[in-house]
Amino acid sequence: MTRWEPNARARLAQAAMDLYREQGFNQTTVAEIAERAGLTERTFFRHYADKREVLFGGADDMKDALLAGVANAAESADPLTAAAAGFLAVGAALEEQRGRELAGQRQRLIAANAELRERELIKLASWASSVAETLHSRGVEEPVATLAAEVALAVFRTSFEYWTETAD
Amino acid sequence: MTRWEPNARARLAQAAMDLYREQGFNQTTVAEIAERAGLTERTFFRHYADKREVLFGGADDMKDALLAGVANAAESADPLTAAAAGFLAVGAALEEQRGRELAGQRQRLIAANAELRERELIKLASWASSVAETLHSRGVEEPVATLAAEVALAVFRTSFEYWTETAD
DNA sequence: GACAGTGATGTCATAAGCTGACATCACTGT
DNA sequence: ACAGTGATGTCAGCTTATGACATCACTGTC
Repeated sequence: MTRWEPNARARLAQAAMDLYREQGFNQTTVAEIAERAGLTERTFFRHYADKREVLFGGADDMKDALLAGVANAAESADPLTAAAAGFLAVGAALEEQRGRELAGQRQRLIAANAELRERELIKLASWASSVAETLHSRGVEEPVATLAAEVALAVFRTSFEYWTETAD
Repeated sequence: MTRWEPNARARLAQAAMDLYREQGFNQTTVAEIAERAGLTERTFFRHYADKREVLFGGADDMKDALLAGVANAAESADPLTAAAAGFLAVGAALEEQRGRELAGQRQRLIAANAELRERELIKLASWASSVAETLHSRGVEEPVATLAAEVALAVFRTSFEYWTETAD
């Protein structure tokens, strides 16, 4: 006998996503999520630093894809093109890992809640800052690196919004 | 006899700012702030929606200055120049209302705390979105309006960072 | 000049997010 | 066998935030 069901973290994420969609983010308590996942509230907080973070668990993978995309851009590419290559890689990873439908659900959840939007923004800001750093290591000087990263992010955001809005 | 000391809101803001600086944001409880201001915890939450908001009370004035700056830019100005005019107005308002020193203290507080940075970002994002809207009403079409607003914001942020870092 | 609002504040109770300390016990390697 | 490890449980507690109701100086009206 195994002492516990496996994949506690994934079960928590699934339960949270379902409940947030069923009742809304604010109306869902961590206790409910834990219960549906067959765990305790305390264990939820061992896997996710807070109630919001459960929706951003995959962000690290995306960041990896993003930076790899920038780093692997043709050496001849200008800064903006290199940054854009990173965000294109994110788009590909998104479509592959989550599918348009799931990404759309998640995005609608975030859009509907101010706290979640805050968290989203800080993740994106950290992306921009990492992209700028990667550009810098490609030889792009400041402030061009930061500006290229921010512009690419702005374009990505606009496109992504369109992409999710037309998902269903 | 007046029943209560006047300027409760300002007293709360002052007490909060002082305590955040003395002990850090996380180490300060709302009860402490209220006590120092000679009020109760409940009253704090009547004036400020949450513990963070007390640091962003003046943001509405800034937003007004920002949008006025965009709206009043020369009619012949291109989108980016108009957006930049808005952020220049913010800079002027900042210097005038708070002074470089106070703005610097506030900014260092925000930089030191993730929750505060989240709140800052969402305020700035709402600025960008309002600037885009104002540009739109000047006849600038999407996605140029949004992009101009985002770029101007990125430049502003970079400059502002430098400005506060050299404040003392 | 009494008197009925009004509005800022106080008081109390409670939900919910989060954290520290310690207990449990299947599993792992020796 | 047996000690150690690590994921989870249990419990106690702090803090943020909100709703419901009470208080009472002030304001205007008759």
